[in-house]
Amino acid sequence: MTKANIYRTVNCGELREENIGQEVRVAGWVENIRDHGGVMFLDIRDEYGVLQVVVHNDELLKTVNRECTVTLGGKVVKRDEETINPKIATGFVEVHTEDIKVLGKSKNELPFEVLTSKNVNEDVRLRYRFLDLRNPKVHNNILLRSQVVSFMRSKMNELGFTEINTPILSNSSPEGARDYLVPSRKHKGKFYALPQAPQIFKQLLMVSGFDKYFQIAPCFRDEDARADRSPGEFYQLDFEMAFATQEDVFEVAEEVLYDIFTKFSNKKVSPAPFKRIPFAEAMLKYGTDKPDLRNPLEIKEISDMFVETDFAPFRKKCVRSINVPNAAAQSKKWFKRMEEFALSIGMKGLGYVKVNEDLTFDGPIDKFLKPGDREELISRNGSKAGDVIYFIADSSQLAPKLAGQIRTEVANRLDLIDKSRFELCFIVDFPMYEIDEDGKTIFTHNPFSMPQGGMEALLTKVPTEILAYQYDIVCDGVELSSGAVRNHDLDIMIKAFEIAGYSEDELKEKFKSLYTAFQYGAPPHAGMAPGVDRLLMLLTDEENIREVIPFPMNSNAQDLLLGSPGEVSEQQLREVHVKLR
RNA sequence: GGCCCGGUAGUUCAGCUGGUUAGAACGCUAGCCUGUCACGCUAGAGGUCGACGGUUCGAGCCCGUUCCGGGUCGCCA
Repeated sequence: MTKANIYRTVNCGELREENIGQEVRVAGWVENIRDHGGVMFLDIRDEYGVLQVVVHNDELLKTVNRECTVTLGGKVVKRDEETINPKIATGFVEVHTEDIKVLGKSKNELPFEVLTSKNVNEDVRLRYRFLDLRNPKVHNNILLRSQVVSFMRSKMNELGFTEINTPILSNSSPEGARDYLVPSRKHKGKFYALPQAPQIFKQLLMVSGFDKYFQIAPCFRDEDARADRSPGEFYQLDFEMAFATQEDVFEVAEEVLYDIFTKFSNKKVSPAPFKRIPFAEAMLKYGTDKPDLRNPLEIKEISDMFVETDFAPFRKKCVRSINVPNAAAQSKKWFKRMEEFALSIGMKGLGYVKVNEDLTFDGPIDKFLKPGDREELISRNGSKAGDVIYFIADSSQLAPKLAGQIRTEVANRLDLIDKSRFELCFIVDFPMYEIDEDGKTIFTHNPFSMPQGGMEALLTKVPTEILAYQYDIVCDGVELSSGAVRNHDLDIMIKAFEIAGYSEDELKEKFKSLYTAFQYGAPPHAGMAPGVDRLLMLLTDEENIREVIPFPMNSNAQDLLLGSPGEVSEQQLREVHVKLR
């Protein structure tokens, strides 16, 4: 309910038939003016809706143009049957006014039409973001964001979590993304850094005895943008639990995410427990560690069948197959387009066979198959007559990922993905270490994750075979979050870093705070941090993350409206001991 | 940093094989219109074709350089 004041007694969305006859005052933006000569219609918009206002005296509209703000007083009138507008909530009534006053003038030429701003070049939209945000389609994303954040907060409170703010001016972290640096005035030559995540602080909070922490935390990373990655800053629902296992964290995530997806979307949501898929299985079956489980296609391993083949591109390679049901009827052109796609992602070609009625094959790969191969392929892929089997062969590094891209592309082209549901899963058992191109053993993900099997695994296993209690949440091919059971045991941490080539002194120096804190009784702890922006993208079906951020930077990390990053004065630079060169 | 796509009116776009005065829609201005809701009709204004250089008798179009934007790879523990 609107509180009455000099500008308005009601808002633009609330008038209904029961208000007929009332004298009201409304305020808002002039969305449109329809001048019929003698009678004029104004659409007045505020956050709550649109209201039609009728004016009979054109003198009243001399200074009124589109997108100016006005206040007007008048009577609520029932619309004639044939003039009812069912498209708006206030469409049964209108306000007749003889008293309209401009509160905020607007230039008569707008940089774009508010109601269709989504079709406009993004840099123009961002330059006039305040206008863009008047568009209900854009506006509602931001309102939804507020509701989701508010729901998250109350849900986390309900589950016994304590919201704690951690510093924004912090210290540069030696691993991970590029930091945003802030020069110190009082300490010449030294810098603060904006946190890439509150990781260290939340672990310190665990050592401090806060049992369940959360924060809707801004995170800052100076890396290049993507459609689903905002440059600069983004928000995470960051949480951490003491004396907790991986499953304890999953239960919280399942409850919070399931409730958010069901409450704020009409789509069907996969119920808890979400599937747990080991990393290795995801890479094989889906060719990615962020699989879209709405895609019914599965990748199969068939390398062993082609060790001795005459077909050189398959011989001793990593070979994977994908069975595509009922695709044999696709046109020549369709297969050609798929091959073109394969070439565009760096494949040398894309082999396939069509499965005939008698379970013989047609297609370019058939002539390289040995007796028994056809039966074996049909059995491994679950193929039937009319299906197509695609072959993807490359190094063991590349083939799984290429197969994953083919899987996604085929499903998109054949429209096999059911867009009416959300499929959530946990990817678990990430490897602790991998070998980089120089042959060095490095941490795959988070150096603070607890290795599965603890100290014994570190002492006895080949590093690349050690798994970590490290996990991701994935929804429909979007990585929502990663998290881990943390390594709270200093001895295990020292050993884990040693394997990655760090001495204890280096560990002590790089992660001094945790190294010190863990000497005074750290609880086992675990957590994760689902991304708020990505969550909103999924809920709103937006393909660009900037659609769910009120004032996003463009992909070149600039705010064109405020002009940031901007220059600063010589004086300011001197004070922080910075010299440009 | 690499690759792909784009930049023409305020906005969204078209522009043929290089050829007369660069077009459309929406928006804007003026006029007409008493029931529209994407109102309608008539007329009009509005352009450094991103910039620079080149080829050519002639460039929005071809070539080179460069700037800007979007996507993507690298990057994002």
